[in-house]
Amino acid sequence: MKVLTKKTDYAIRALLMLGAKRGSYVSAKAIAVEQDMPYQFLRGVLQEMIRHDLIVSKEGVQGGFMLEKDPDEIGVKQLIEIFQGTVQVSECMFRKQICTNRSRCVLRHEIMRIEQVVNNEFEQVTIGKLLRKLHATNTLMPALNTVEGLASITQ
Amino acid sequence: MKVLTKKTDYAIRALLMLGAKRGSYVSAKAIAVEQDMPYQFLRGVLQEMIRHDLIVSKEGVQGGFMLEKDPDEIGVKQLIEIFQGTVQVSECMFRKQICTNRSRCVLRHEIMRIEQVVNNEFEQVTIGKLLRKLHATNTLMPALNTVEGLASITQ
DNA sequence: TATAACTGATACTATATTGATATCAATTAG
DNA sequence: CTAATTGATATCAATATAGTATCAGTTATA
Repeated sequence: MKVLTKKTDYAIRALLMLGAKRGSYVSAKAIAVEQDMPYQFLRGVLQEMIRHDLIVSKEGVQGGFMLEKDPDEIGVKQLIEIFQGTVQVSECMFRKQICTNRSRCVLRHEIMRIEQVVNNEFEQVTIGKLLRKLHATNTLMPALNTVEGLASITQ
Repeated sequence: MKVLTKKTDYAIRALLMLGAKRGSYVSAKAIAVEQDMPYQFLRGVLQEMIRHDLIVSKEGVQGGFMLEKDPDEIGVKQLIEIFQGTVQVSECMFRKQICTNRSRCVLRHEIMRIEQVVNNEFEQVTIGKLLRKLHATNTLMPALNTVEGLASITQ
């Protein structure tokens, strides 16, 4: 059971790189090389994040992507929802009669509770938090405030 | 993002049926009809559960499957692991340098924590708990202590 | 003892999801 | 003008999920 797919994985790490370089444009190629991600695949991920207003882009030479949204406002939950769809424990757990009278189902209650817990956990982990954790360990590792240093952690 | 696959879904519901009929053998066909599951597919699920010593079987006429293990000892987590593999947030989050010195990785800590939370939640939901919840609501619904009544809830 | 109701084992197919690649047009700094 | 870039989109490969089919062996029971 894989909770995070490659797309979500790449999205998180790309956002961490953009977060470490806020204010300037970073090209897809730079991210792909640094983080060892497939270039075209990453581009698709970045475009999806643009559509969801997480990042902005600039075309042409010296162009690239930039993080504009507050990193604390970007939760891993949102990224999961964008790239993997809403978290649902089982789409088929409640059927037939059950669906017409949901409040009765004892399974449903238990399942919904877990769904809630999982969602909360992922919501609390934001790009901002991850970035701060990276900075906090700065002294323990060389050059974490550079893109190269960051890559040495997140790769 | 689908947390429970059909196999896990069917396994849970089959176990609930077997739990409601403890002591007697229930055939795959009976379960399949009652719970509206594909017969052969369900049989594969049941055989997998035999291999993991969750249930036992008897061949021939009047044969079928029976729950022998304590329902409280069967957690949804175990079922997920059997049918969907170990819960892992991301198989590719930690690579290259990181893998050689895991204690350094700040992402890893956060990810591991969520993995832990998710696992705990699923571990705490046991077949036994679900069965008791079913019985507790007995008075609210007709014939929940019968296989037919159970089916009206879990279908 | 024949037979129908069963499980054991296994091979196969179909569909969906995930991961990745390729191409071409449009934009832009230098 | 040109090389470096994104926008958009089509295609493909690999894997996972869902479901079907078949045949051999077992057993209650008529």
